[in-house]
Amino acid sequence: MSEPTLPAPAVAALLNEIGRRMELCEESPFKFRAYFTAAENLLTHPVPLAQVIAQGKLKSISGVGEAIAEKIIKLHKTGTHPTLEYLREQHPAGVLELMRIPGLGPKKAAALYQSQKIASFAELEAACHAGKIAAEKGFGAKLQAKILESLAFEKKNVGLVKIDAGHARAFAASTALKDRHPSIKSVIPAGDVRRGCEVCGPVELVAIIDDEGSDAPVESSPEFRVTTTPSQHLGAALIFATGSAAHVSSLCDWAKTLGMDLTPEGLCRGNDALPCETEAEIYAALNLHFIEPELREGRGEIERAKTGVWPQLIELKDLRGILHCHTVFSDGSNTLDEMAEATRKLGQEYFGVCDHSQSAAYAGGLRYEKVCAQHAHADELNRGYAGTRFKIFKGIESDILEHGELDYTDEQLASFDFIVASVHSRFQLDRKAQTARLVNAVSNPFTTILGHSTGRLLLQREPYDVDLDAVLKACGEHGVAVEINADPHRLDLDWRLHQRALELGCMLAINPDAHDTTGLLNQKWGVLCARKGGVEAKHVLNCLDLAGIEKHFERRKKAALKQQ
DNA sequence: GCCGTTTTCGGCCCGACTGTTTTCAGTCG
Repeated sequence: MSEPTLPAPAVAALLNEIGRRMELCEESPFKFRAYFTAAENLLTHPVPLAQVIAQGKLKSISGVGEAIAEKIIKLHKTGTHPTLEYLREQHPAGVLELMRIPGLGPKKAAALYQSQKIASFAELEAACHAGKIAAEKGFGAKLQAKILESLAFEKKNVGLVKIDAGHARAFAASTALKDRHPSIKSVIPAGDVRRGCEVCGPVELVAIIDDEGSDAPVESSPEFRVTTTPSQHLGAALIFATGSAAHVSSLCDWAKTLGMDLTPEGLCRGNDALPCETEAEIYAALNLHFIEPELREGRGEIERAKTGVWPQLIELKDLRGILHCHTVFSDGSNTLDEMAEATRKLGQEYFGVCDHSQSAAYAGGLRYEKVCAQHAHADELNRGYAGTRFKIFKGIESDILEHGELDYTDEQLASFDFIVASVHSRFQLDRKAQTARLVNAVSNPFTTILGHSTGRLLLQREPYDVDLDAVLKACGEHGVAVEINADPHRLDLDWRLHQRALELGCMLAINPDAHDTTGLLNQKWGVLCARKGGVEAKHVLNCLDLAGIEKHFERRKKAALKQQ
């Protein structure tokens, strides 16, 4: 029997750990960055790791040289490496955790461990309350207060994971549950996952058992809740396990007003059980339009479902093209050719490249000469696509500068097919200045789409302070589409604001913000988020077909040139 | 630590902000 080996993602995670621990040990930035680069390239390498190693081709992966290749082989085979073990002896794992707190980088985290042996959030919090952080050299009262604020944010988010991890966790748990209990016919993930929530709490599963008691009882835990049900009660069990609590409570109230009782066992009138096996049958028996799981948030959906006026929620298959993606021209990992081809293979009709603009120096933002080179390359690729139903659109993710200016001259802006304008800096501006900045940016006639409009990073960073209503209003007035950034870290614009954006006359655009070909699959999270917002295909810019979007871009550009 | 060479070592991702200092280190995007 062969030894168990680690797959590429696990090895990449360990390379990242080596890099981060080297940072703590104040190794050369170039040295630890080499580990991050190698990890990233290993992750996106198309050939399985075991095969690359067997063929002796590790060093053909960019960023992998002699030293890192040796480490990859050992990590793959044994799960560890003497260098990693040595680094682990220098700092406990908790010190790495400290670096999640904004304002605590490797130097400061290492300093706190060195002088006060702080290696956990609890110890950090205690030290803050005792005033010991403010007193530390290089720290101060402001930083101490900021750390306490971040610790409160972390506490609030304990046990929550982002949508992609939530789904992975729920589906893995489903499989494990089925394997352990042969009497289970099938398992359906419910709870936050089924409602498409942007962050998910404990795993909720519904297991269908028609032959209860034939094997060990199914156990739940605080992180992992299982409802077992015979298939004739599946609908009710699913409704209760899916939630939300507010939705279920209102639904039960509504049932009562109709003289019925809704329980996890089903719907009944007095002592008579009503024949409702599925969710659809239950909603129908309650005289309601079927309410999709994503809409079950207790935000008036039951009242609306009584009226029969109901949205035709967008589906993944409604998307016709992909906009806002990065390539190796800036900070992406795949070439324009690879990204476009992967998009075409997903059945899409167009690909809008949007690398970073020149001010985003940290992300390899494009000086205009490089933009021209990319345009020439896109033109060449488009000649290859001539006669097919596929096209590359030349876009840019333009940084929004301090007062809302875009990052190129008007003449240069006019050379793009479309422009996504996004904030990547100056998050601390006050509300008035930030609002004016964003309104100014979307008032620029060259702006086509407002990118990740609040700058939030789920479970990591709060949105910046801005009067979003004023910004959305300006987007509506100027015909600028508002992005639903489909990256699971962002999912920004928040679904709670989708209807408001639509009321104000905005189009939406579901954009993956992909930095490699795998990132194109982010679209499914964006669609889930849009469904939660009650969005229909007709509201979404990239549900336009190739001819439609081409016309849209051309019309806007013509208007922009006219305004000059 | 990797890469690409002028093939054996120099360059690699940089500019701005923040809070700490009292001229700048550390962090961030």
